[in-house]
Amino acid sequence: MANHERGIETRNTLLDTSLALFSQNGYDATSVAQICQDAQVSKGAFYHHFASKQELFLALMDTWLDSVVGLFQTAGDSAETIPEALDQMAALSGGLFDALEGGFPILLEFWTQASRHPAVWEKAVAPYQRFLDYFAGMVQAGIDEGSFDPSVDPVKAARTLTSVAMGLLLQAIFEPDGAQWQAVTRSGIQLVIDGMRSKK
Amino acid sequence: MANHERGIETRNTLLDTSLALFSQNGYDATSVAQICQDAQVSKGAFYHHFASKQELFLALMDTWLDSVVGLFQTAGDSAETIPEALDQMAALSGGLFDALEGGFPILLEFWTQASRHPAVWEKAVAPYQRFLDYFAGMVQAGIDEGSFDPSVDPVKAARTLTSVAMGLLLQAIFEPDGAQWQAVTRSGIQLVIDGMRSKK
DNA sequence: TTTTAAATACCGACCGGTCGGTCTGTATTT
DNA sequence: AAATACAGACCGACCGGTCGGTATTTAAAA
Repeated sequence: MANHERGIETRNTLLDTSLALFSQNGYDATSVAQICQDAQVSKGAFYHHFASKQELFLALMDTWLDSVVGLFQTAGDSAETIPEALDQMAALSGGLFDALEGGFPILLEFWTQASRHPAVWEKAVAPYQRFLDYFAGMVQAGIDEGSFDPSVDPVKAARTLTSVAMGLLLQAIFEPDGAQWQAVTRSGIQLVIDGMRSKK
Repeated sequence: MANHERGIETRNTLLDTSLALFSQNGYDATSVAQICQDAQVSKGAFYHHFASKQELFLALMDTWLDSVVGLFQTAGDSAETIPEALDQMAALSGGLFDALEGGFPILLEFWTQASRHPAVWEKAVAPYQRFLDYFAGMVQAGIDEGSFDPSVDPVKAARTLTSVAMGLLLQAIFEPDGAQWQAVTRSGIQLVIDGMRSKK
């Protein structure tokens, strides 16, 4: 195997291992030594690939956010109306619970780190803002097509939509087996959709 | 001043100081030495009042949860219908943003700690479960009084209601000045309420 | 009322251990 | 020979927690 490929593999192993450890124990409680041990990699290798623990975290965030954004990319394509498209996305967002099995608590870690470290924060705002804008656009489109009531504020509605998703995510982290999260998510979003429906 | 009172004052100083520090830097990143320094208290005093750093955190959680539950205690009393009562609670929940000024990021800390340490988790489930049950009861009452559609699942709706509140709280921590959180919360809850309304 | 012993509140030097990060070297590839 | 990819001993800073000692209060005994 080429030297270069070997390096990439080591890097990915480090990324995978640290994702698992950060999810389980949190950023601070996870030591670099622990990551190296679990990944069967020396400390020298670690610092060859990442300048610091922080930087590894940032890289982890990058790849994770990309994968989540990618999952949403194709959602709602086949829907004919906006409410239908939103429902499809809710169903998919529920699917996230399965797809990213065990990789969810890391979201909490991203959040806390972002709320405290500007460098992390800046990496997180962009995709978050994109989501918000995207949803606001969908709500506006729903109003335009007559599905939603004109009195609905698209920006506030977008906040509410993301809140439901995030709030349920949080509850799911807290109580992994507390409910059928996929079904609850879908019905929750449905409730908000119904709340926006045209009151003719 | 009596010795006893002096002790209580020291304890409270420790509690206040650690609340601020945990909120700002997180549990792990806050050292006992730092807490003591900020509180102008010796380490001996610290360990006289608390058996460990963990125990201080638990005590902090106790008082914080009590104060939040207390804030909600009297909400929705003067309302005549369930939707009105819910709206009043939403307005009040929005007021939390002001009332617990700066003391919100600690919620994130409670959440992460709870998701990882059983001792913390158990302290948090009870009030959380109480909230959930309370809301489910309100939704059921709303159905009974004819305000809400019978097809609404009270338990799922309660999850959704709390999700909106929690999700917006999370967003508010992330972007303190990102929106008029009180207004957004109220309109968000209103959207869900409208979604539950009787479809006669 | 005075004496005194126990209890409470506090002090801060100190301890074993862990942490993130460095540095010197070696093996392999280019 | 230069660059890449690793190996792991090592370092100083710092961490949570301990411990022997002191000052003040309290309450019972004399």
